[in-house]
Amino acid sequence: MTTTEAREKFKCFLSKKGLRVTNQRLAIFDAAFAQIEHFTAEQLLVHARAIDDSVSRATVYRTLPIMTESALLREVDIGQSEKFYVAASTNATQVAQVVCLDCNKIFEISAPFMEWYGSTVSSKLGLTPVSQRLQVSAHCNVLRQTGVCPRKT
Amino acid sequence: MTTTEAREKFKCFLSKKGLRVTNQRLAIFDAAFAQIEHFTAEQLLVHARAIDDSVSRATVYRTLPIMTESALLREVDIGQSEKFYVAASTNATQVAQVVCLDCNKIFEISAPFMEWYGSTVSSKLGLTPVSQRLQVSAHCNVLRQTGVCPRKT
DNA sequence: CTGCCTGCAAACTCTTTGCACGAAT
DNA sequence: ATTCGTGCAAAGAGTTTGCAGGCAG
Repeated sequence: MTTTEAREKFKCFLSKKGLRVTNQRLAIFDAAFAQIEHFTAEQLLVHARAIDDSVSRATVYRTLPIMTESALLREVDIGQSEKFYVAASTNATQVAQVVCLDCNKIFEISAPFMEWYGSTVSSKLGLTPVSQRLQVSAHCNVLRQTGVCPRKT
Repeated sequence: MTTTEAREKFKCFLSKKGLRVTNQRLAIFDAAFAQIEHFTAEQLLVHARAIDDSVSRATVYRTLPIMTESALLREVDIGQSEKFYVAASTNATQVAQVVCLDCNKIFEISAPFMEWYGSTVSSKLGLTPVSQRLQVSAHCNVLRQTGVCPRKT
């Protein structure tokens, strides 16, 4: 799915839900889909304001759940204080995260077996799985050996 | 490991680290190990105060990392606002959590393959895994069919 | 026009911290 | 006698919400 297609899908989603297509919501969408990496609400606010400086923090926080619900964004919680988000256009739904504790980068890796695991384990408990998440926290080998992280921005 | 053994281990850990064995820390330990299920800092405070009413919230928050570091407690972050903790006496280290979205109960299940997965995936990225977590969110079948969750406390 | 959306700022939740007193070693 | 530990309350971070005015449909 291209960004343009995603933008249409977003507008469509808003209309169907009886929500209004506002400049602020579109600015937030555009800012989100211009990000290369995972971003926080605060980072999104900065970028959205660069597009439309009337965007407020409150609207960012109010729009993030809408975009998550419409499956255009994925919420990634790595157990830090802040939540992260990514545009869902590029990745599959069944992904695991590898978080580098040195450079704080989040790598995403397809993990199709996760779904199988979720169903297997849940059914034993009489539950129906809704979502899975698998996260690995790790240290950077290169940093340990050379003192410099090659991925550090 | 029995609770009594764990208590000794805790005292021992404190001494070795040059930390003091105080009544408050012991009360917090006892409260933690009296819990059947996962608990929050706030719940622990209530129970610890029942043992020693001089225990303060601050001390609970200061003691939890110590108990986690000493491997007597495991921290379980299920992406909600509060963190949960469990006495580590009964479970293995490689566990996955299944969280019921209806009754909010946390089930823990041994998942030995997680470690293998972590190393495999990390080494491809030039990283050394530190920890893994696998979580499944699920809905209760019985609740959906009968309207009542059999596990609801 | 109607009512959802918005920005602002205050409120909220969970957790951390500075300080002076108190207790463990 | 020293220090470290403590309770208290305030601060802090991230997020949510009440309100009065604004703009989409």
